[in-house]
Amino acid sequence: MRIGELAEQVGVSVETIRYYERQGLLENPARSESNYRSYGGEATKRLGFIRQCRSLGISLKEIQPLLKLAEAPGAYCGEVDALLDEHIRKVREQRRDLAKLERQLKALRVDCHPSMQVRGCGILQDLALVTESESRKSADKKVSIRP
Amino acid sequence: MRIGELAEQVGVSVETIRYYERQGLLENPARSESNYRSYGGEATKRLGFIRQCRSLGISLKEIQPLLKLAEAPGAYCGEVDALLDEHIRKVREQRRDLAKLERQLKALRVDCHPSMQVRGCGILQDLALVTESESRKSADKKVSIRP
DNA sequence: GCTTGACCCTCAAGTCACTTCAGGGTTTCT
DNA sequence: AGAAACCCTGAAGTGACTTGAGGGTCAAGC
Repeated sequence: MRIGELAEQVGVSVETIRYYERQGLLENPARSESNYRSYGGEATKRLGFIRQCRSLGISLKEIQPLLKLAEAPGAYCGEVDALLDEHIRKVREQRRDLAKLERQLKALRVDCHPSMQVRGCGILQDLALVTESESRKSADKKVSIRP
Repeated sequence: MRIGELAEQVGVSVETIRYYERQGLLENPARSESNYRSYGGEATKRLGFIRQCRSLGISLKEIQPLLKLAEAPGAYCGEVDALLDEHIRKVREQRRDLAKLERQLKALRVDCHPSMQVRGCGILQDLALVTESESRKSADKKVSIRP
């Protein structure tokens, strides 16, 4: 199987496969006479595993040891649990943050003045810029300015 | 005000300020004789605005025109609305994705075999690696179990 | 007067997970 | 035989910063 076929099977770009190889997540495959990469069924599984992990938001760095573990059937798999727990914690946190963010954005959204001019735009005011008159009184500290 | 003070006021690193300057989001500040950046109160506001936007997940590229808009009191602010609407849409989508992700991760998490060995680990099996041929072949390999 | 340490400066490179580009060679179809 | 579709390598680009190297400046304390 050549790289393009593998890519299509797993639903990933050719460049991504080569990238994973460079990163040491996929073994260097056999090569054809014309130096084309040549893969067996193993590669599909390994790449599928990686993609599955990535779709769960697991980083490449975290996938590395998972792959090792997955290939050592007698090993202790508590590490997998731990990694997942930590990951679930992170995802939960992200979700909380995003929920808060959505509330903030929605609160902003209703906040535009009917004039539809920046002058009266509550959004921009809430975002805390729009100089009212405070910049006028900017007491001039004399600092020598470089050319 | 020197860069360190500004950084502390706004709660951002000195490097980040210099980065924003390079990106053209902050104007080149005045310089002291010894070439130190010297900021007035304006900078605090502008930087605060940027940080507020960033905390809402708005990209630097999107902040650029917002800043321009915020400084042109007579302009039409419908663009701000549009940007926010689009952003809210994105955030909602991200939240849906993350919720799904959390369900998947939790489903995985309960799935480890009582032996706590990779051999029987449902998680890794669900992640779809552990080839049968491999498992059989290496069934006799004694793999040390982590404490 | 001299050292120490906390600041400040610039420029360059590193991070993550890819993607894109430049400049080729090979295979397959017509 | 020529074109399209595939493959190769190596390098650079993305975003939003962070880190590092290699310096200069300034106030306080000895």
